[in-house]
Amino acid sequence: MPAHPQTSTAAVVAAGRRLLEERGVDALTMREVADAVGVRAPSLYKRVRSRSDLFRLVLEDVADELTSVLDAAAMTGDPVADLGAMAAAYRRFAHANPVTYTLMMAPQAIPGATARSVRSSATFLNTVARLAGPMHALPAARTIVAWAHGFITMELAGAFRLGGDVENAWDFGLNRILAAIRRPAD
Amino acid sequence: MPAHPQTSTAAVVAAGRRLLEERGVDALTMREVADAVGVRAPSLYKRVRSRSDLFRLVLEDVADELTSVLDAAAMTGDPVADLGAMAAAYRRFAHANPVTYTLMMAPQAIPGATARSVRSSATFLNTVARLAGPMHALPAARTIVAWAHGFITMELAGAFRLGGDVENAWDFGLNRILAAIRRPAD
DNA sequence: TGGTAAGGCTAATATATTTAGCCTTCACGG
DNA sequence: CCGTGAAGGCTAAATATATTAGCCTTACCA
Repeated sequence: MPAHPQTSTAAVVAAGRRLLEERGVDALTMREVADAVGVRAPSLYKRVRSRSDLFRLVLEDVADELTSVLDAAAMTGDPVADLGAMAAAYRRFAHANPVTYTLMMAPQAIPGATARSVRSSATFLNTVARLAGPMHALPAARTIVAWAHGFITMELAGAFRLGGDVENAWDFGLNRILAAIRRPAD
Repeated sequence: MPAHPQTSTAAVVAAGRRLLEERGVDALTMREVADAVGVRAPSLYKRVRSRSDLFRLVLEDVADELTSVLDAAAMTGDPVADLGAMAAAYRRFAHANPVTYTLMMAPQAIPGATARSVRSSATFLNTVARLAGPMHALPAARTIVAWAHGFITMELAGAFRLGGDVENAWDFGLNRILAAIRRPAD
């Protein structure tokens, strides 16, 4: 009955991403994805090599979107303001995509996707360099990213259980770290 | 033929942990675990409720060990030295158990295991309080843990690809953050 | 108008987890 | 002694999944 396309790789990836985010990693079965795009499971193999390949494509999609979000966040030219905005955008993205964000940053996931979102953000490194000086730009950038990623991961994991104000902890950490990273004398 | 025990829950968990760490998450099958402890797969259900229950038990085991390691690391009484030692011990543990460490900290994993390792470390919070003052102890502790966890995760994920000295970035981050967290006036 | 390739489909294969139900051994009370 | 019951194995079977094989239809194009 079917002639040419009834779906597309992009639709398959989008369905997989939605499924992953809304119903978790175990719900990403070929059967569910196929249902979502309106074909039978074996037909998906005309679009993706395998389930793990679909996984990879979904996470790359997420990484690409994160990169865009970050690149669009630095606007003012003031390094402290811009880094704050990028960190906030980063956190907002993770909150909007908790499952896929976490998976994207996990080791087994994609060799490359983690680095991808960061590496491609030359904007970020430049902004850090303006704050920390070129000598310390790389370790300073690593400090900020590590903190932000760690904070968000723990937050999403529900690891902050001792009460207190999590927003306050975010602001505290961001302010202290940016201050600590500023180059001593200029 | 068999009468009483041929294995034990502890042995099953230990085998699962070894398998997970050495061969990755896909290798943790009931069949492999059963082979490792010398029984057939269905017999494992006399020990654990399900595969995901075994998963949970393995990660709890890892979390408990991490807690012990951290509690043992603070020795000198000087908060900066002690926090540095705890951070180093934390990182060393993660390097020795990369797969299970990462899984333990992942959201879907165990509601509780993430918090567990941190919450049970009252030692850590006390040490931070001595450095940051009681007002800021909680956000300061969250800043340190977030940074350390984020750094280690990215490091294990191979996210630090822009060259540079990763050891140097660790020392840089630790020193700057500890300095930034110290209470302004005392 | 007929060949061809894209893109569906069903059927079959292989591997997982998990449940059902059986069988043997041991400890222990009569 | 012996018989009984529970612990803890086992095999067989049910269910779910990814994946492969091979077929069939449609649209395009020479």
